[in-house]
Amino acid sequence: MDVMTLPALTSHSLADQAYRALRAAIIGGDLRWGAKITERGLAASLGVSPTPVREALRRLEQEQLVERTGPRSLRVATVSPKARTESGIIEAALEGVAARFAAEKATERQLAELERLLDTADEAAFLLRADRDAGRTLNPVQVERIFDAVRTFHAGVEAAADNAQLARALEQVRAFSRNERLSIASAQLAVSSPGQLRRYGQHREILAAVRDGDPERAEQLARTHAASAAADLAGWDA
Amino acid sequence: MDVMTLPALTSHSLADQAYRALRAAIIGGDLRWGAKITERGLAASLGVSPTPVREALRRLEQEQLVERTGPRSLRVATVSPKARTESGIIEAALEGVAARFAAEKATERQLAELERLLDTADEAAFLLRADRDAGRTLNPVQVERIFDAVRTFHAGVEAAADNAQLARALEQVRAFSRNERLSIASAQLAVSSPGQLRRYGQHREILAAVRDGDPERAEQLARTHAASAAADLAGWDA
DNA sequence: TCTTTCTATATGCTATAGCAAATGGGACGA
DNA sequence: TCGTCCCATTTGCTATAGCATATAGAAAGA
Repeated sequence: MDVMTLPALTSHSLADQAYRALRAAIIGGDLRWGAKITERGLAASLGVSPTPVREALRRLEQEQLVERTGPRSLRVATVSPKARTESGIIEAALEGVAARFAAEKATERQLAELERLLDTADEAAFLLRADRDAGRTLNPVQVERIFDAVRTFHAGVEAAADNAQLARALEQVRAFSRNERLSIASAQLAVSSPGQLRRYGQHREILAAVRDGDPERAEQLARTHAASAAADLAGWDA
Repeated sequence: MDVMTLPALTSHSLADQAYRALRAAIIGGDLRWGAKITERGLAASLGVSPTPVREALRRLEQEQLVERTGPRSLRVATVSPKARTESGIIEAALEGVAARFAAEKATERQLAELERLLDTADEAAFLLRADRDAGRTLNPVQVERIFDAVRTFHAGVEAAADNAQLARALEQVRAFSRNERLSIASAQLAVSSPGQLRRYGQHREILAAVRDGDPERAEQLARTHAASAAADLAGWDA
């Protein structure tokens, strides 16, 4: 038998589903930081027995998305400013490494895709600037569009780096240092804050370095870029 | 009540014990790569029911120390050369970050401890060199001593960096890219291979940069140092 | 000798029951 | 009003049973 499509090894066990659901709920903000959780309570909410929920909680605990307050009590992890700063440092370093290897290994097709994404983002940014200059409220569709394009750009750089372990490490650290709420807020500010605007422009510079095959410069730019974004985020919750 | 000592929150649940035992067995080589494992089998070996073992296996699976070969079968993860190389890249980058922050934040006491460790290692290295020059077999006690000192040195740099997330990320990636067997072999070669000898000398350079408070240089040296070691390890299993 | 088919067994997954211990609120006392 | 003690309830942890399905080896055929 020849392999035509990947076997889709997605285990659909209840434990897996519970894990994904809880993780998404925590990162997405539906389960707020510090919220008390119980195995039986979550099991009832999800409509399953406590066993698979327990398994999911263990995995989340390993990711530090769930923490213990005592021997018999759990809660959604609270992220201290210090922890957020620490994660930001790591994230920046890893993004730098991703850009470095993207510069070494990116294919022409990948480069074209990255360029297309930035064009899309620029287009949305242009429309948003028009909104702002005319005193209109920002079009949420375009806000979402620019946000998605930028996020996909970063994902594309990681993909071009072709390092599965790196992608995995980045996903871990991101889940911890960021949540969707903050990211969306960040995107909404992207067209107004001068600092954010400058940072937005850096995407083009990173891509240029990647395209030129200049790993040193690509790493330097991407790392500074990510560190700056992380520093801003860190300043938001005093 | 005032806090005198930390409460020692070490949960002694069977699931935790099973996790630690299995993790140590995998990293230490007692459970070899690719070995088939079953919940019931391990449970019998450990003398507990399958439930806590299952929990441990899930956590190990999350760390990629255990992998699935099919919907109903597990084995100790096999580490491909590619994965090892990828992890080595990440490890090097993170060790560089650790050295950078150590250079920024290390206390005098920490610097003295790092120096003491390198003195200890040098002492052992001197004795081993004497063994070699005299044609004697290397004294295993001194081999162990130099190995421990170097390992503790790296741990000390991480501690000086004072970044819990970084330490955690490093532990993850190390468990994946390295095992004790290889490390010990590496230490045994430390006094004979020219490349290893040169690398051994880099510890002093890293410490000097840290002591001088030169983050840029410290990061550069530590990263190169770790990358070189990882590259050697990667070449050992064709 | 190699491939395929089939079936008995083994295995992972889920639910449930029960235990020992922590938790939290209320009663009592200062 | 505040702090301490106490007990009923809750909660995490473990063991066990059973189910559906994957697995591996034997048997049959090429």
